[in-house]
Amino acid sequence: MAAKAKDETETGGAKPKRGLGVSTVLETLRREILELKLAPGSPIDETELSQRFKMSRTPIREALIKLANDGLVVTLPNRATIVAPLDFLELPSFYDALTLMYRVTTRLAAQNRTQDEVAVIRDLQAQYSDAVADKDVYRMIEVNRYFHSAIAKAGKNRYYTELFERLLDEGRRLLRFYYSSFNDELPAAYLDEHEEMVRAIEAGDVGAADRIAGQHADQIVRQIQSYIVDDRRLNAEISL
Amino acid sequence: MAAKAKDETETGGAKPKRGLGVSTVLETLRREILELKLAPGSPIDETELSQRFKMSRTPIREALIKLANDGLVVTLPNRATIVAPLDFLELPSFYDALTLMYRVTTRLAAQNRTQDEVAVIRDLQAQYSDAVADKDVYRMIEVNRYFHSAIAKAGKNRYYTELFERLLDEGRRLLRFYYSSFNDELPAAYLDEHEEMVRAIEAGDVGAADRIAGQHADQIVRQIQSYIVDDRRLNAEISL
DNA sequence: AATATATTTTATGTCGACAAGAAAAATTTA
DNA sequence: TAAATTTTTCTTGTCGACATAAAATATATT
Repeated sequence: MAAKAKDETETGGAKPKRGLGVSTVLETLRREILELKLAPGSPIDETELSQRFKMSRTPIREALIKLANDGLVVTLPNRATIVAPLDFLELPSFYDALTLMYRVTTRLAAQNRTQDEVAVIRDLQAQYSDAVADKDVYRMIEVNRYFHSAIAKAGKNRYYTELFERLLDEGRRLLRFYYSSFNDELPAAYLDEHEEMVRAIEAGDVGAADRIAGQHADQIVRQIQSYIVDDRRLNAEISL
Repeated sequence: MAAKAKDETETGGAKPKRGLGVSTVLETLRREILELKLAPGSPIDETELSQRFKMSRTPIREALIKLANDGLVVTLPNRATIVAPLDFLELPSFYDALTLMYRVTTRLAAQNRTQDEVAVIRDLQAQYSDAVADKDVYRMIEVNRYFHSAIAKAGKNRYYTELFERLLDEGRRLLRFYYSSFNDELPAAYLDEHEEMVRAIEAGDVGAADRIAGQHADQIVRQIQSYIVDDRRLNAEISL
């Protein structure tokens, strides 16, 4: 069964006002899926959620449809909705798209950024730096996502931003899932690359932004791959 | 108000079986939006649709949520849902993303295509050729979308395919909307480019596929732009 | 008459209940 | 005992109704 996360606090709060019901459920479930509190592949019971959030199944259902559109859950018709599995056969496609979106969004950011946007990006970079100092890997993974998301927003192409955020979220789940023995060297490398990236964006140096983004993407892809290679969980996929 | 399309036939048909209700509404509305039977910006009334499709508002609502996720409608909280407007301030972003997706999907198709997939693509190309011969512009616009969609599928990267299909649909609306006096020269150019494209894909020539796709994208972008430039409707956007 | 306020109306957001598939359990049959 | 079949249980898909926020209309006020 799915992890219950029954210690959450939405049971105590007052019923959300008209229109907030769906977004409450949506945000809570999104977070729990991304943080793997809900295991990939585990079934989601509408009735259970309805009790947990103290609202009827209608808003629950609408939230699940939106999650399905973000690729975070999969709806099996007339059967259960499940948390989207981490399909590692699709990893090559994922790497390819992620790398391209890293490059494109960072390029565009170097072209179109405003000073305010650079400030936001710098602030997130500082938060990332703190997380590295604290050796808080989960926080690093989370802040990393918002850092790159902010860069994409500065690029101002919503088609890229939306796809990129979806890919970043998928990457967040992968990193969390496969992360076990963390290698302390890589975070430092990320930190330097982030720094270079911000400088290129601020300077409006499109070529440099592209190049660094490409390197950065390769770095992350390698990291995910290295996690996967020496992760025993893969054996679970092999029928004996 | 919205175009009613009241001569459609779903009123006569029997009630769709369990689970088909949503997809019926979804497909019908998608087609009507893409074919501009529903004008961009026009409000969508759930109750009206509920009567028209002879089903309760619940499945109607679910269909609208899915359309919103495809960018075909926009939901204004606590107020109406409207058919997504054609925002021409976002056209540069659209051109950029469309061009990139043309290139990437065609490249991947040249890498990953199977013989069966080439056959499907060729068949669609033949249909396009027929539409050109018949000077049936609307059919050309429609078949063109499925032609490129088939190429993307042969590339086998669902992240690209999904974004590309969304962009192609947006392009379909733009072409329909701005199309007025059609220039008969361009369709022939498309036909030749399509032919070259299929050859490059079949031959597995990635470089050629990329180059031709880029040219083709530029061609289409120019076509949309030329429509817009000499379309008086633009004046409607200027406050006098 | 024009603006501001109160009232009515309309359409959305939510609800609880029923209907219909699918899975699980119980029963039958070989 | 094991497979096949029926019955039960459970969950989803759909429904009609109510609650509520926003728009439209009517009324009051300056």
